[in-house]
Amino acid sequence: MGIGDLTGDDLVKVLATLANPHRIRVIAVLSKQRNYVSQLARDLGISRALLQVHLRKLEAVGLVTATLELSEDGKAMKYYEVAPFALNLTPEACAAAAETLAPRDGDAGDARKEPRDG
Amino acid sequence: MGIGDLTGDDLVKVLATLANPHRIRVIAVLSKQRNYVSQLARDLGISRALLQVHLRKLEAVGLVTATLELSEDGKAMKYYEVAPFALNLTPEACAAAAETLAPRDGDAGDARKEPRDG
DNA sequence: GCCACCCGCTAATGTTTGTTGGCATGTGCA
DNA sequence: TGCACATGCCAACAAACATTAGCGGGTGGC
Repeated sequence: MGIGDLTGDDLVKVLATLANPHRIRVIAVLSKQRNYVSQLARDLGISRALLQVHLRKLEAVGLVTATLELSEDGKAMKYYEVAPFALNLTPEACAAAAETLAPRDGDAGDARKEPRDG
Repeated sequence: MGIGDLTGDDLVKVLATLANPHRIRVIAVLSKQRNYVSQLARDLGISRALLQVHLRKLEAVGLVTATLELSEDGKAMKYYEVAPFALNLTPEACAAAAETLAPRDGDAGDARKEPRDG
């Protein structure tokens, strides 16, 4: 996944998702070794409920992928792994992303009469 | 500014700051032309109060810089411009950043006894 | 004096996010 | 049957964020 593949709004979502210490740690751990939820929670020292929330957000923006597998003893294990991504974040990339941002609510798309401040 | 120059916590702050449509637009506009607050607010079609909040956050993490200048007719103008930055965001970069993240509150730094869930 | 332009601040709002605790499901094994 | 392990979901709270409205200050020019 490159930065050019994303719309401005998608980029904002991805950045918001990465802007969290827990989720950075999840990416860090998973980038070395795929893992399943409960084990990952133990490794990170956080509760499963909390981890699941973060994993769901990471998955929602495509930064990780999930695979449901059955272990040898028949237990259902949900394995996560990182999706390869490389976002080269520069001012120019932001300018390009801004082009594909959804217009603000109430934006008429015409710059002639801007709202007055004060 | 490269991604290696930042601690994990700083990176999180930078990402959180970029994860906003208004601030992406500010970066986009400023990357083409430095500008002062009131004019920038008109260009973007948002209120000055709102813009100032976002500019302050961008400045706080070093993505933009401010310069106070006097116009020809003696008015104080606060000009902003983007700081050059290039953050190459990859799983490996996240792994490196995670190493320099501040430990969670209550983390004893010992993995022997993890909190039990459920 | 009054108006237009520039700058800043704060209090109050509504919305989103992070986190916890509890409960329900399923498996295999002693 | 009861335990340990795996999964999921939901209600509730606190904290952080985005936004508005209104106040203050300054300059120069008619």
